[in-house]
Amino acid sequence: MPEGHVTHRLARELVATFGATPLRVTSPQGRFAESSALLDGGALAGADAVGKHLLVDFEPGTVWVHLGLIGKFRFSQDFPAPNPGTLRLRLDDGTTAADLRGPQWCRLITPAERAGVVANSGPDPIRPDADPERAWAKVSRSRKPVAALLMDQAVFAGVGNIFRAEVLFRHGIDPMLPADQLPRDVFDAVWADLVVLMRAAVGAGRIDTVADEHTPEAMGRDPRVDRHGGEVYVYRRAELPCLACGSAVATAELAGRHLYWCPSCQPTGSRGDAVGLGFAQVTA
DNA sequence: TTAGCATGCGTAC
DNA sequence: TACGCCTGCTAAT
Repeated sequence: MPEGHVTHRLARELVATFGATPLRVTSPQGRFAESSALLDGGALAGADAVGKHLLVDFEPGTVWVHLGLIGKFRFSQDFPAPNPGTLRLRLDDGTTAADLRGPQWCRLITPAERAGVVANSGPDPIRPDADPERAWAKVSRSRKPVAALLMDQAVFAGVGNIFRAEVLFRHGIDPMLPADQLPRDVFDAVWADLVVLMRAAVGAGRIDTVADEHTPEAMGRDPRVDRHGGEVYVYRRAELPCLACGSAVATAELAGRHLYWCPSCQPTGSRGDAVGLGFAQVTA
């Protein structure tokens, strides 16, 4: 489940769980064994997230984790560890264990390399220090579809396929609209909305994007139609009726990833300043 | 039991 | 643009 809210939540949970307690650091699978041996017995110096990058700091260096599409980092009380053959990294204090499986990257890096990871990332709406002007500079100069820019981690760090689909829907924006045609005030509303949606997801541990009038309770419909834990408008709802207008949700592929949108709420050419659900006035 | 797919990204053509 | 890579859940057999 790796969009930006997951990495931020993990950083928070690692610190809350382990604090300054000495940890056993192992790599039952063996693929991180050399590095884990260097960290074994040490305590966390901290943990932070920048977009989809999770940075777990120890004195000797930082464990740089990227979950990719299928990676998971889970807490448990299971001793010994189940399925050790897939367990890349385990941090444990003897009571609780944090288990990393299937990450795209898990590397021990130096402070200089850590700084590079942070510097190379685009602004992350979850972080208080994010500068949306950096995103606007790229959006306003690109002719690529706005949906492509939203998945570009150098532009909107931490945004993945779910937040992309949902924020475009909430603002009535055509996913294929050339980014340089997005009005400045709509960009501002999109950024502010990402701040709200993504930070809420960090706290909730799931992505919810529907307004009060579109919740299962308000509409008298079955919850969790998307089976992803959160209530969403269009993500993975192809062919199902749009929660706002009833039209069939459309899907297409863009750069190898599925795109979902409502052709009625987000008509071709829509810049999000005339149609949509009125989320343009979102306040951060 | 198996196949297909997934909230991602790097590299090669 | 296509493919490989990590694992686990779900749907199809």
